[in-house]
Order: sequence, then C-alpha cells, then structure tokens
Amino acid sequence: MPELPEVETIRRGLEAVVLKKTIANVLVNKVSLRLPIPKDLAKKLLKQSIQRIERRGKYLLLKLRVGTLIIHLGMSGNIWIKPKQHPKTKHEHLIIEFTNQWSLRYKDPRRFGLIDWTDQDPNKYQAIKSLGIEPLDKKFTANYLYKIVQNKKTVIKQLIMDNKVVTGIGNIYASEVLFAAKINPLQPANQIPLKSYKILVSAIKRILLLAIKLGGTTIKDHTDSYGEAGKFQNKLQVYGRKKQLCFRCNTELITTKISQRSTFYCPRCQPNGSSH
DNA sequence: AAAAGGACCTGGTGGC
DNA sequence: TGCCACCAGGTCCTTT
Repeated sequence: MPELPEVETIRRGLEAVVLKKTIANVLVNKVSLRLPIPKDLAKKLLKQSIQRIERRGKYLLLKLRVGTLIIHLGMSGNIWIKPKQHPKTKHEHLIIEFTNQWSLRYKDPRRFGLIDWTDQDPNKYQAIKSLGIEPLDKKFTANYLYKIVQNKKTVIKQLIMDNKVVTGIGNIYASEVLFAAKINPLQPANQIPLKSYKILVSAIKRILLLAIKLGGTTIKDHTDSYGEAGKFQNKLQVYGRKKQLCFRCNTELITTKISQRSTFYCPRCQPNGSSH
C-alpha cells in the first residue's frame, strides 16, 4: 500500500509522538512477515528510546541509542499510535509500549512487510544497501536518469518503479508522474529524449512533495499514525480511473498491465512513439 | 545480464 | 446466502 509519500507521512507522525520516549514493553507476534521478526527483538528494544526516525525509500529506520529497528510496510502495512490499553486487533504483529500512555502498533494483514533489527549502519543492511537514489535528493536529475537509461530496453514505467534506479515510486505515483510528464508508460526508456527526462524528473519531485503535504493517497486503508486518511486521492489524474475520461482532453483513459501491475494513461496526452 | 513470471499473503468486491 | 474469480500502495526468487 504505501509508497514514499505514505511512508513519509507515517514517519512524521511517529516522530511527533514517540521520539525520546522510553520503551517499557514489547509484544511480538510469532507469524512471519517477509522475514521472521527477530526472536530477541524485545530484549534489544527494552528500556531504550528512539533517538531519530529516518526514511530510506519505503523503509523506516527507527534509530535507538544502540541499534536500528528497520520497518517496511509491504503492501498492506500501517503503523498507528494508540493508547496502551486499546485492545489488540487482528494482524498487529508488533506492539511497542512506552512508559507513558502510548503504544506503537504495526499492523500488516498480508504480511509482505518487514520488521528487522541491525546493530550496524543500516546503510549496510542487505535490502537497503541495494537501493538507488532518493527521488527528492538534489542529485536525482534528468542527466542521472538519462545516463542509466542508455543501456536499458525496459519500458519507462518499470524503470521509475525500479528501486535500484530510484527508490520510493510505486504503482500509483508511477502512473501519475508519467501523465504529468506526458510520457507513455509503455515507451522504451532508451527512446526517450533528455528533454522529456527533465520534465519527468521535475514532475516526480513536484508530485511526491505535494502528496507528502497532503498526507499521502488513501485508496483503501492508508492513514497517518493517528488514523487520519490522506488527501492526495483527490488529486489523482489517471490512477484508478478505469474507463473514465481524461481531465485534460476528455479522451477515455486506457487501463493496461505492465509487469502484472495495473497501469493507467491517456492515449492522447501520452501518445506512444512521441515522448513529447 | 536482463527481463518476464510466479510466489508470498489476507481481505474486499462483484458476478452468478 | 454462498461460492468463485479477480483485484490490491511491494519485493524477491526462479526461469528464460
């Protein structure tokens, strides 16, 4: 479910409540996520406090005085802050209780997410060290993408969703940024001129920043850490608008699959063959 | 080496 | 009401 703006929304919400609070109790569900939750996690966390909360792509890094808790929300994950006495609900796989009245609840019905622990620099952690550049980093530029693309035949939508190239853009925002840049999602990446990459890169930055500002996109169940829905779904131009008309030119939008993921675009605003 | 396809899961929806 | 097929904000592994 969550892409960069949703994860960032959750990061900011957590930061406001749990920073520097002492951990009094930890409850771990035994079921496996993408990996098993470390058996000794409670021991590692107990009596510590979270010093900083960072984000790398779609990963949250909760940095303690000793070690880092690494969290990924997969497709259906969320983190809520609830009063400790609030009854445990289904699929809450990790509950961290603080010495005050609050608790952090990690919930992930589909269990594609990840909860892990590292004593080392998290940038050396397997899943994180292979990540590409952050899209909101100044070093993420048209020239950067253009250079990478020269030996890639993949279609542009797959390229911008490739976490090794640029991390954090998922299925919703991929369709949205390509519409904004008037690039057809099926266009081979190496056929797109630099000029179009400039438009694309600025569309990516602009749309991600706006989505963060609006608290992310709530299609089904994304919320911030207090349970509030996002507002970017009201700004979606193509994603989820099956058989509806383009807001810009009134043409019926096309829905297709690219590597098994639903893809939406306007055949008139985003013609194939001409990337502008 | 790169690309395609399947696997991993639960839950919601729409058709019959 | 039930059953079934299909869909979903992601990643990883195997096969071509």
